[in-house]
Amino acid sequence: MTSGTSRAAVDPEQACPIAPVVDIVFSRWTTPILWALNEFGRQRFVELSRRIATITPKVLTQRLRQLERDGLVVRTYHAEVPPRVEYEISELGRSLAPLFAHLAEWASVNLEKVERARQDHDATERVGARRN
Amino acid sequence: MTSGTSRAAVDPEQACPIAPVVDIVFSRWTTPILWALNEFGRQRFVELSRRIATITPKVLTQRLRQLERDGLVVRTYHAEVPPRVEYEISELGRSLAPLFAHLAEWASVNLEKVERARQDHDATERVGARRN
DNA sequence: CGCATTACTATCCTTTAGGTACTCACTATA
DNA sequence: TATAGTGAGTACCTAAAGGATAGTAATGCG
Repeated sequence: MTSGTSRAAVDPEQACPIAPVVDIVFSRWTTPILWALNEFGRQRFVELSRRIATITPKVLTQRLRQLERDGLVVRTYHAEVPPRVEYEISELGRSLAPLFAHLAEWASVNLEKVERARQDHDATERVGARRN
Repeated sequence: MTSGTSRAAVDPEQACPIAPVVDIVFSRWTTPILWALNEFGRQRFVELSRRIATITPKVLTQRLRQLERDGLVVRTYHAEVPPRVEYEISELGRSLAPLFAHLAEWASVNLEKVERARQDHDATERVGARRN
């Protein structure tokens, strides 16, 4: 298994086949955005920002541009005054729904285990310090 | 669907039920680490860092501590000289395997669509600019 | 004695994210 | 005519996270 001195050094993309898709789908703020667009349908910029609430317009713009470029979101601009821009999830974006469901399923089963692990860890930290 | 003037403003955790699990499982470098531990079994710090190659020791330490705290990884310290520390994936960590497989499956089907979307986007960018 | 080994820290620098204010083009209102 | 308001962002600055490089401790080996 461990190959002794031979270093099988590869870049993260090679070392982990899912790394590229993680970059696309799970970079910061993308899941709340995709979720909102999938759940509540086509929405305007302000609607999205109100729904997600803690995202700033700068970052929302950045993420939407990225999602548009990756083909997960479709942006429609209406040249009115004031301007109206609508975002909706694409078919490609919708194809992530089962994956997200799977993730939600894992969370419903295991999230509390993570919580418990954290509490245990923090507790033994306080008591027994870390003897390295 | 859209509820007019009522703003349903909630924090991202509320707006997107999978946000907490994304923070745990898909924060930077965690997937390559978990993948390596799952594929190649118990490993020492240097083995991991050689396998992932582009990660720096500082960040690898940070992420491993986080994964240990979350109960996804188990750390074993042997007080020898030079020291020997081994990391292995926990049962909870292994429970992510089907999810990762699902992600790999999605990637094998859709990753090239994303690539194509990017190329199309960049091409029309160069030509037609963006009429906002 | 000096070098190698391992599992990290320490320090510095760059990139990314977050906060707040402002613009643009026009329309409705005073 | 002057003013305020609107939606979709930008501009600018600070804070946090990530990355690069070097160093540390304890000991065996040549």
